[in-house]
Order: sequence, then structure tokens, then C-alpha cells
Amino acid sequence: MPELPEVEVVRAGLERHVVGARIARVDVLHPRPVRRDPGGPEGFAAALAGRRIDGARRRGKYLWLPLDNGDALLGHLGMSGQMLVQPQEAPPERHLRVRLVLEGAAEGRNIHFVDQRMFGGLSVSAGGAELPPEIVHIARDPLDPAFDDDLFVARVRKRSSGVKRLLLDQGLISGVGNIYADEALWRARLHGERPGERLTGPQVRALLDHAREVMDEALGQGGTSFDALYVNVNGESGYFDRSLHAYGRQDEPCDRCGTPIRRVAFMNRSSYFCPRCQPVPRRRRVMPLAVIAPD
DNA sequence: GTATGTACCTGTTTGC
DNA sequence: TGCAAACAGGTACATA
Repeated sequence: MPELPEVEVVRAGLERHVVGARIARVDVLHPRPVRRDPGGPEGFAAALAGRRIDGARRRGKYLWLPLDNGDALLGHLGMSGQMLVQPQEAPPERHLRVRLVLEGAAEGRNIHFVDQRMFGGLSVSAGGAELPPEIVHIARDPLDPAFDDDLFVARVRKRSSGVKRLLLDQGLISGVGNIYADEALWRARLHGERPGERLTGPQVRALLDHAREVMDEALGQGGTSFDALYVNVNGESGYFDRSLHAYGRQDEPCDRCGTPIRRVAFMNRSSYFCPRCQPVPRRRRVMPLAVIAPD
């Protein structure tokens, strides 16, 4: 699935290939990916026709293309989404959901929104060119120069939830998915169930640094398709095969200590961790109820 | 505001 | 062999 580094590759590719182009026509081939658009498939297509694409921006895993009227085309790749810039004669992909036919600067090309599982989607954001109102609640991501480390550390240390849950909380930090959360926790030697409020400032700061590190490495290894005619992100970045220490490695030896990696259920998905390097937190000691003697 | 659980979706894998 | 269940997981939403 596209993680933040892949989404950044898509953003950079769109910036390079479609900024300045005009949208001649929009074909919505499946209604679900535009479900969040208040205008429905027809309104969505009508709102985009004739608009010029003025940029390609990102916050967390959300992408948006500011348009020349102050609106924006807002998108999320979800689990299986792809945003491809294709020659107009290219055959439709199996799971092609929305086609944007371009003219002008990108004459002869289309943007194809391809999404097998359709967790992703597109919508027109009214007045959203600068920052779509639909995503103001999404925090900045750790690769954003304006990300406030001190604020993040302070907020984590006020929450009683497990730290993995906090890493996945888009209001605190964006762009960290299940895979990178597990990897950052492994590197920081922290168990995901450690409550935020029981971590020290330096521990939270180190965890944040590790999350950045994981993303930077993936960006370095995955950002190879900038020069292609089309932006192709299939979610199967080579990074996952080579560099994961925890995620997906159930029963394989920990790269640090050799202890078999454990897998546990977490929020309808899985968490992977080394039981030795990342010990399960002891339960908070429950104070016995005072026995109050009757008068 | 915070914590927690669930729906959404479909191709692939696993189990009987 | 064939069918059903489990699995993958980002986000919005519901509930307490």
C-alpha cells in the first residue's frame, strides 16, 4: 500500500508532468471513488472540466491539485490507489476508476486514478487550493519542515493511549501507517502498548526521529520513478523487501537479538515486535481499594 | 476532548 | 476440487 514516501513520489511526479495542464474532460467509471464529492459523479466531472492545474501539494497521505479558480482536486490513494499519468492511447487498467483527459501543457496525456479496493477517493474541494477544509484536522507529517517536534512530544505525553495508536492518530502526526509505526517502534525499542503518558520526553523524541529515518530511507530507495513518462507507484516498493526489521516478519529472528518476532492482533490489523527488545509494558499497578471501616 | 470499536472494499491466501 | 472464512489496512464515523 502506498505509504507517505510513495505518496510524495506521486506528488512530485504530478508536479512535474501535469502542472499547467487543463482538464478537458473527466470520466467517472465507478461512483465509489468520488463518494465524498457533494456533487456526485456528474457534479465532480462538471466542476473540473476546463480548469487549469496550478500545482501539486500534499499533507500526510492526502494529495491535492490547486486549480485556477481557487478550488482543488483532493485525492487519497487509500490502500491500493494509483495515480498514473498515461499517454491517451494507453489501454484502460483493470481497476481504472476515474480518467482525467488533459490538454494544453500535458496534451496527449491522461491522469488515471486506479484503485482496486477503493478505500481511496477523489473530490473537488471548494476553496481548497491553499489547504482543503476537508483536511484541516490532519496534522503535518514528520517530513514537513513546519512539523512541531516539541508540540508532538508534549501531546503524546499527555495521552494515556498506547504509543502505537498515537502514531496512527492523524490529528497528532500524519503519514505514519501500520508498517512504519511498527518499524519506528522497533528502532526505538518501544512496545506499541506503552502509554504515551508513561514515556519520557527523550523517548518520544527518539521515536519521532526513528519514524523520520524510516521514511527518509524509503523515500531515498523508492523515489526512482521521477523521470518516467508516467508516475507509477504500485505499492510494492523494493524498500519493503530489504529494509523491514519487524513488519511482516513473524517468527523470524530479530535483526538485533535473534529472538523470534511476535505478531499480535491490534485494531483489526497486526502488530509485529521483538518481545525482548520491545518488552510488553507491565500493567499499571492497581491500587487496592481502601477498606473503610464502618463507624 | 479522549478512548475505543467498527464499517468500508476486493483480490489473494488459508482452511476445511 | 470447491467453497467459505480470514486477511490486508487508512480513514471516517459512532458510541461511551
